[in-house]
Amino acid sequence: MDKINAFDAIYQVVREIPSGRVTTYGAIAAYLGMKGGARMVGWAMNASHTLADIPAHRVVNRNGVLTGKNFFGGNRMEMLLAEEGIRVQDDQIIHFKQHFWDPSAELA
DNA sequence: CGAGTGACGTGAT
DNA sequence: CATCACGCCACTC
Repeated sequence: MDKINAFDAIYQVVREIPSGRVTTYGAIAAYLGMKGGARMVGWAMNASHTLADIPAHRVVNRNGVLTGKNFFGGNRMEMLLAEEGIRVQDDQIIHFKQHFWDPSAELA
């Protein structure tokens, strides 16, 4: 069926994240209407980890903290962000608000 | 079938 | 302002 599952939507949004920009689980959840299901977004990211072309490293919690960096297999997440010009310190993105990319505002 | 867990978020103390 | 506790949705034991 052509029904777009919430999962596909999540992957779609994550793929649309421009380089040097980051978003939050809650932002994606809210964009999909799952405001209270931020956890599910993270769970979807976990599944995306088995897929390809899913820059989940650009998705962080609302605090700008690399909560799932451990799932990337070490500091790969921090490295990727650094390559995009995003400064990370103590597993936290500096000027996170400045790099924040809101799908509801930019993608919508 | 019921309880517990999880890459989170918001509210209350 | 910082910390604790609860709630959401889906999945696993």
